[in-house]
Amino acid sequence: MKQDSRLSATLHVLLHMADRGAPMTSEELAVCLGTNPVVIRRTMAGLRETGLVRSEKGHGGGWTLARALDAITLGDVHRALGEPALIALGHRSESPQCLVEQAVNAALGEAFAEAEALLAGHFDRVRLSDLAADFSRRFDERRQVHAKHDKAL
Amino acid sequence: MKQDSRLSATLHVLLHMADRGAPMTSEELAVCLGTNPVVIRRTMAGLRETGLVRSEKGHGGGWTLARALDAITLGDVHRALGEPALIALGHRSESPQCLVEQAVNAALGEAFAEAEALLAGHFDRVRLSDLAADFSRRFDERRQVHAKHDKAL
DNA sequence: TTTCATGTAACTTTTAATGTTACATGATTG
DNA sequence: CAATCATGTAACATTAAAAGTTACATGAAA
Repeated sequence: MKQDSRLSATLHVLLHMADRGAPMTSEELAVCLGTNPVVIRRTMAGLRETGLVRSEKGHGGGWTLARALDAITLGDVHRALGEPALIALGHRSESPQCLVEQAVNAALGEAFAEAEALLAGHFDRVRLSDLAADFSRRFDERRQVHAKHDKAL
Repeated sequence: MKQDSRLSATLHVLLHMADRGAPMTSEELAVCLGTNPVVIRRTMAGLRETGLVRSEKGHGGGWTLARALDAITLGDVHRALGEPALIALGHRSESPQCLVEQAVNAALGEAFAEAEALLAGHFDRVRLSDLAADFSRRFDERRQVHAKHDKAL
């Protein structure tokens, strides 16, 4: 199953934008992700419509966050991406004649809905500011390791 | 995102096999699913190795359940299929250098693991006999509707 | 007016599931 | 034993969605 990494990529990009504080071009963001600028524009287009980011053309232009990090949840981003499916498994047919398949769909559908609700709920509770805080923690941790290393020399 | 319907298809097939009570050929099972016999053989090969089904060649041959319906969970079937991914979303890179991406992976990974555990747990608690019971309920329901209809004529 | 950046259409590539064809192997039946 | 039936499997083709690419239009700033 080919996995959809748009949410992951978008979160990555949004955090870099917040970290920068100034507009970032699609080109710069594409380098962050190791991808193509057009992929960035395509992905960000949905976020702009939802009011999560803004774009500016011309010199000094690029992408900026339209809201504070603590005003954007993972759920907001997921919805802005068009709510791609969370569960990798599916039914063979949505409204089957066969009673056996109906029973299978009912059992699986219930399980899928449960997991999807859990995940969606989690997404709605986590804010980009939470990720940014975790990033800062990792950053400080690395700095301490480096300081220790420098001292040892 | 293209969804994986092998679990759904396999459950469907296993219930039909149980319902029949005699060996069913790949051809017959393929008709149930509206697919190709080779797809059936390919899918069932894994289940045979795990001891969920048996296959017999030649006249009167075909596929049979190797265990009772209440001795097979959805989890057993999922594992026999090679444990395909349950979550449709993924990371861009598994062990990124970038601290931002590490923070993203950590946050998403936790959410994914939670949902996956919930789904896997659900699968381990549901048996094929539960689905068969639901099928029987649907079957009786339909019979009653038909009886009522016949009476009305 | 040149340069930089987004906006977007159209296309190719990639990947995994799914479907198909062809043929070998083994079991049953007459 | 030979014909038939069924699985076993390799080697393809097809499909669908993400991802990547190319080309060019649009608009803003220097």
